[in-house]
Amino acid sequence: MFGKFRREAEEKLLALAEREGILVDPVFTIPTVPRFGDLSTNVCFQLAKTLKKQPAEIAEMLAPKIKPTGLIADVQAEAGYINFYINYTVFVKEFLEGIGQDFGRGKKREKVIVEHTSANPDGPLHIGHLRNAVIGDTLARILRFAGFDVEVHYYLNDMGKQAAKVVWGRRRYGTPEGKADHATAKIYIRASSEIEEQGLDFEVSEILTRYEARETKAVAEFEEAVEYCLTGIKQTLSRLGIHHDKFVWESRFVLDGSVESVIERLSKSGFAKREEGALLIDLTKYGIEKDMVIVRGDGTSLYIARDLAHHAWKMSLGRAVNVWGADHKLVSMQLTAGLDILGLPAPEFIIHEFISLPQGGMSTRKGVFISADELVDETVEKAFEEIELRRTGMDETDARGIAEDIGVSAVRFNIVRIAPEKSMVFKWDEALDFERQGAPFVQYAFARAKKILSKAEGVEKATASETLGDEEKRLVKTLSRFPEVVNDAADSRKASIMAGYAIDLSNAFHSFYMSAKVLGSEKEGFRLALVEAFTTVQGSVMDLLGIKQLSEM
RNA sequence: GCACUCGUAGCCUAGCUAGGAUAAGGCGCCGGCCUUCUAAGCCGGAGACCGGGGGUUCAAAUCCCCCCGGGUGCGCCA
Repeated sequence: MFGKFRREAEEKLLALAEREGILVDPVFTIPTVPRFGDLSTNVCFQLAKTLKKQPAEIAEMLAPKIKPTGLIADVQAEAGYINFYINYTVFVKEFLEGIGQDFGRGKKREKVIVEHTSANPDGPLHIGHLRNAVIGDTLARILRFAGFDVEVHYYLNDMGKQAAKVVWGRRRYGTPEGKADHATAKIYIRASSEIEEQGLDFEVSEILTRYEARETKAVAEFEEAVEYCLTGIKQTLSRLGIHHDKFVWESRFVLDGSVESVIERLSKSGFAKREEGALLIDLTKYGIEKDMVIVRGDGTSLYIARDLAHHAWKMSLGRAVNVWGADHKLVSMQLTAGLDILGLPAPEFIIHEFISLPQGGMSTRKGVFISADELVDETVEKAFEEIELRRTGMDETDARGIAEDIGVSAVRFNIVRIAPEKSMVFKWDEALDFERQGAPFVQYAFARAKKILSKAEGVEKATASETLGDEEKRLVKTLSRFPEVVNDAADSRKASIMAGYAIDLSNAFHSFYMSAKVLGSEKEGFRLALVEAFTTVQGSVMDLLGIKQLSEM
């Protein structure tokens, strides 16, 4: 509905420009101050030069010539801007009559593969991996809602030194007790340090070579080790509402010969060169100084070669979006260049910066990290304490359940609200401080609305109201923006946009809620319809962010 | 050293792709609001030379150049 208002304003402006014989390329913005209307354009500034007049003068001349009809109540000139005001009487009726469960959902669009998480199976997800997973999952949800046919992949590096070290360690000390991924980390950490101390790298290489050669015993060992660790990782993801459609094993591309074929094609590309038996690809043409090494001196392939084969396959399925950590920036450029040489399209990359600890970076191998499980556990515990503080006498089982839903949501929200390109320093007191405008703020608005609906039995809803209060206008306007926000977030691949909108919408509802009573008021039916529209949109927003819906908290 | 990226009140962030109205929020601080749908809320206040310096423009947080600071990476690791 807001989009329609925008289109009406745009059409009127363009029609006027045509009548006046002037050229405009209108850009509309939503003013931060309500006084300046609901939509504003600065075309008069652009026209000032060609018309040789002051912007204010042009605005004064143009604004009165636009007849306010339809969703437009008024058009005003103000300091060189032309401001459009919504006709809320018309707007709200059309909006409330048109809204349904699918409000904001996009039409069917093409297939897109979203790859995220893809952590090595050598331990539990830490908070850095979690950032990747949450950004990726939220993006996948948004793209799906926007109409894309989304398939989510986890690329599993089962051919790396890390996996081999875990296999080596399992042979030597078996498997310790505890959650599978954490147990795997214990093996990995111990194995890493012993291998280094005793200089046993050759044993790891040998294990890896046997796996590449598909020796039955090695294959069984690798698969068992990887699957085992993965069960733990999947538990963590599942608790956060994150799931992958496919787990794509790196080894598969060696096995099916596609790595070999990619290497073959690249070696004949004219970008290839040999150095001491190794195969290097010169990427200076792509602005990358460093050669890309795809085959070692001993003839074995490197990670990037296998990832090229992986993407050659993936890009045949549809378009792709990869959520990768900042340590993979160079690889993403090499991959793009490599695929181009092969004549293939490249995936898009969402690169997120790292989360570090106050004392420095995290490392699974060194055992220096905060696991996602630990963060979720602590956050849920904090939520439980908050409930006990606020809701004395609540049944403990109920409180535990609500705390779980709040904690998990808070973890997701605190990650997704921050733009991926910002590096973060993790601090416990900040992570556990439920900021006023965080997930609980969003959940609380939803719970308040739900409570009203549950008490509204027998109340007739009304879609129309002659006059609206400021808070009602703000709520309607914010609600009506949802479809544009979905498109914005989907097209720009910015999940954080949805988080910002969740805050705006919750804020608008809380203000509305405090400004006037719904049940028993003179506008009961109308306000009830607004509340219901709010729960519809807020429900969708929460689904997109993976925030749990509570009817009580 | 080179490449990419970030730098907005004491702290955390939005705005930067498509330059325009007094730079928008939160935490913290100060002051109000619970006999009425849950105060994890609402309303108000103080607090910013948008890292620094140049440039382009009628107009720069936003575009360009240089510098400073944080992060990430830099051929046979993944």
